[in-house]
Amino acid sequence: MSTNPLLKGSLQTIILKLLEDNHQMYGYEITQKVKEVSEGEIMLTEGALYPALHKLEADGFLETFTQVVDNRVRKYYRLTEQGGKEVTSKMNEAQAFIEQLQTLLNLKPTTK
Amino acid sequence: MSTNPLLKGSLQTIILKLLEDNHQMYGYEITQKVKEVSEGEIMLTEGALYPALHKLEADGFLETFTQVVDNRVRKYYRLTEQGGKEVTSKMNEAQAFIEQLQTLLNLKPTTK
DNA sequence: TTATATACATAGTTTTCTTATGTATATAAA
DNA sequence: TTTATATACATAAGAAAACTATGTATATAA
Repeated sequence: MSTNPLLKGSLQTIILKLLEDNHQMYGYEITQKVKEVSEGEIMLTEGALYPALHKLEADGFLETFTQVVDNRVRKYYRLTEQGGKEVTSKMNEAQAFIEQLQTLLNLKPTTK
Repeated sequence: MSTNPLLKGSLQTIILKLLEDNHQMYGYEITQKVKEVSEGEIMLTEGALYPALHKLEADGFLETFTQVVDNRVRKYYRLTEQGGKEVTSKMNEAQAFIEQLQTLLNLKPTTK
């Protein structure tokens, strides 16, 4: 099982990337998608997800609309224009982060 | 410049790995080594480093001894036996973490 | 004498995540 | 019928990790 600290600061990036690839998603759907893609290893709990979504919305990266399906309310999230730019930025950051970590942990052959 | 959250929870792993590769190091030396290996991108600040070292020592993964060089005290850290096992465990964790992140962010070709 | 480098350390604050809890509906199982 | 599980949202309390700021002290270069 993954040592939580839920992907160590990468949650926002994961959410933004999922929304870039899927155009619109609701919270519960995101938790299931993460579970599916990670083959059950990563359980995105509500206590982590919803505050993160609310923050991204407050920061202007996401916009929302609600829809009722089977008498249950779904709150859909979509990238704003600013959010679209943010995905690119965060993805570059993530790529750089992974490379730095691999270098520091000697998980990559030295380039020189 | 790297968006700090200092390698997002990987600081302990980095320290342990450096100590595995170098047998013994003192705090300041670790900051310089990280700076060097990351080509100046990662500045490990004292506020992050020293508490991390103290915690690793309290957890029984590191042992210390001091030495005076040029009238300045250096506090050297070395892996304990338990620390040696911890490095292996943390490295596996880091490898899994990187793979999960790459999968979730679509930074790797799909395996199926 | 002032700034920078070396070398340690802690305090206060913020961010992020965890666990726990709460509301509510639908459906499958006992 | 009642209970558990799944779907769907949300917040509150607490812990962990990192940041910024500050403090002590010596050596050296400007």
